[in-house]
Amino acid sequence: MPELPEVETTVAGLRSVLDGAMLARVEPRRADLRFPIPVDLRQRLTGATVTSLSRRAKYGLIGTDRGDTLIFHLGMSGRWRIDPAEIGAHDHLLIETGTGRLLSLNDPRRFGSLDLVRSDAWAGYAPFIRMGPEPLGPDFTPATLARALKGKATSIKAALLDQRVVAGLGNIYVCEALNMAGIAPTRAAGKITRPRLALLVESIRAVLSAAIVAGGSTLRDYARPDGELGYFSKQWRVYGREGATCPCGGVVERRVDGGRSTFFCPKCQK
DNA sequence: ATATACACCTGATTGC
DNA sequence: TGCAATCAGGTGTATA
Repeated sequence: MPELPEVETTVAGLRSVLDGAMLARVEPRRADLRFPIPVDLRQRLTGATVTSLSRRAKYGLIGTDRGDTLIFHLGMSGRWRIDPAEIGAHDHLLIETGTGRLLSLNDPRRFGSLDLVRSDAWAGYAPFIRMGPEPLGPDFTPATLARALKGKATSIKAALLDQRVVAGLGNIYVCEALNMAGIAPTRAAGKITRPRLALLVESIRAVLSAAIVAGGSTLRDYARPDGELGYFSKQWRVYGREGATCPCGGVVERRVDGGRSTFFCPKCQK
């Protein structure tokens, strides 16, 4: 379930095990995920100590005292497992710490990625170069969003999924934020009034923050062998709820564009 | 520049 | 019960 909030809580879970830890064993179990895994990844990380864990958009960053940063993306199905009971076909990277903790990057569909960059140059990592602001950061405001959307004829839903406009939103949270803001997903991105953009900014912040809190409340589950997580799904207003009742009393509809489902309420989203 | 389709993969669910 | 079709949280590339 990896959009921004899931990566955020994943990094928080990793931090509890990895922060300050020495990487005693680093074992890639295949040569590629979506892209090739650096061939020198094992050699560069083994014996290093983790000095930082952070997130940019949907990417997690693990920095070491050797000046390297491991960057991971979870794709559609990726997750980290902590102290798994057994290792299976989809455990693609194993990391054992100096204190005997075991981490596994598990990703059945292999849409995720693993890469290694020099820490002083991580901002130049290709996926980050044209990326928009962090939605929970100070650079995401009605003014900056208005600028990013100016003149865009594309739908607001497509625009918010564009990581160059704002970084870290995916299908779920775009649907949720548009519902919260009362904006129809099909509305032309460049034609939304400033007050409504302000409400959209607040809605995006609110839904992401609530999801992070919900993820955070299950953090102890990271220590569970199976690594299952509950996350935010019980709080969805529209996503995955076709035919159900919107908080406004309307009925949630589903439409498909570009092969992806959009859930919305035609009564309160205009 | 932008819009759409498609590609990459496996697994869970749905429908017959 | 079995099996095929459909769907899933992402994003890079090709094609118009």
